[in-house]
Amino acid sequence: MAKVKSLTTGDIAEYCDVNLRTVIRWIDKGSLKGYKLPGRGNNRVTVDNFVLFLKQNNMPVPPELLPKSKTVLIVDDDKDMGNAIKRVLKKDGFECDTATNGFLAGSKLMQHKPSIMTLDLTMPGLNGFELLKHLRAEEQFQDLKILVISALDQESLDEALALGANAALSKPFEKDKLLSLVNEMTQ
Amino acid sequence: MAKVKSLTTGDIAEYCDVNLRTVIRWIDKGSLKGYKLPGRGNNRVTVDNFVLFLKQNNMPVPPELLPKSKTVLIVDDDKDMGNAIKRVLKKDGFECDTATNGFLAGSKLMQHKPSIMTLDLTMPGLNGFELLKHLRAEEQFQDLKILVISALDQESLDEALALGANAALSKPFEKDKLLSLVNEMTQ
DNA sequence: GTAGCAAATGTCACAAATGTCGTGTATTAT
DNA sequence: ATAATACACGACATTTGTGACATTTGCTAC
Repeated sequence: MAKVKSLTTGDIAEYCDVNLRTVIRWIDKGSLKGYKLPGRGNNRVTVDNFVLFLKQNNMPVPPELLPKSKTVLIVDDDKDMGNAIKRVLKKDGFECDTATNGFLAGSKLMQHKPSIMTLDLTMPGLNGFELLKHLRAEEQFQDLKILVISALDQESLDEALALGANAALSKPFEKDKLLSLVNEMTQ
Repeated sequence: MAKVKSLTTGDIAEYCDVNLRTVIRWIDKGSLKGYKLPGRGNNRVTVDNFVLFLKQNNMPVPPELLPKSKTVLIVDDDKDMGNAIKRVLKKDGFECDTATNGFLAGSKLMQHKPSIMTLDLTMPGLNGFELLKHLRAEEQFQDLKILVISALDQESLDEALALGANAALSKPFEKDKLLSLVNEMTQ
């Protein structure tokens, strides 16, 4: 049972501490999106849909269902800067992945589904503010924690925060500050 | 694992997150159409039949199984140009997706796994040559057909071809030429 | 407070579907 | 060739869907 892609009504009943019969009613009514197996119509619900359902109803989400990976995607066109960030985070046990341009950022984000992303606001051909806006508009990235790391002024950092960044750090940064911010995001 | 034409019960069990025994029962009962190998009657199911089965039961279809032969990702920072290409291809029955920057290109490439990509060589912050080199170095993109569409000179187009592009088209292009090149790639 | 009421949820029993296990055999990898 | 893996199948265990009915919950009015 290492990787769980879908849940049965029984699983959900247990997670929600609710009767199995009730889970079936939720699904039938459409408030919880699921699908039926061909046999007798046994229900299955994808983990994603279940988590979505929990959030929509302000119900607690079991931590094991969240992509709890300690993977960080470091987006910075400056390789040295990226490696510096990587070195700090790796020492603290984070799995790190770096992207030096928009294409790599996009593909690695989709492929590895990291839970945290550090983002340089100013990269050639990739406007960090636009990217923030885009990510925050997409359902699938609502849980992605974004730490903006930029040499821009405080005003720009504030704007990034307003656009949905979870935290902002000015360059150059202190290692400890970086670590504490990233660690905060894992919770 | 580049091309999958048929699936075993084990494959399907994994896709559906269901027990292998159950898959065999589905096949025996006829709700999932399959055929048996001569040996001991091991089951095989064509991808088409499996996808059909999934759709009939409103079950999620893994994107990599969808007949993606006619999906095109159009990468061009010029929106008008992208739409022009899209219009031509759509009229010919292609499913089109556009990306105007590197990030979108990367994420859409990973998400939709198109079989064909048109690529503008000169985009701000995204070097088309570098991208070609990168894609051709990755196992998962060996089957991706890449059509370079660029206003650069013939020498540059040749260089792109040398780097792994399947075809190159100079801007401005003739519709018919575009169509014939893309159609060639679907085979 | 509580009485009343409607909606949601829980309980129960049974049949059907799915999961588990072990064994033997084909298929694949070395 | 041989070893390792994947598969089919039977028998049995467990889970699940359903309907009917009981109980709880949330709310309103008194």
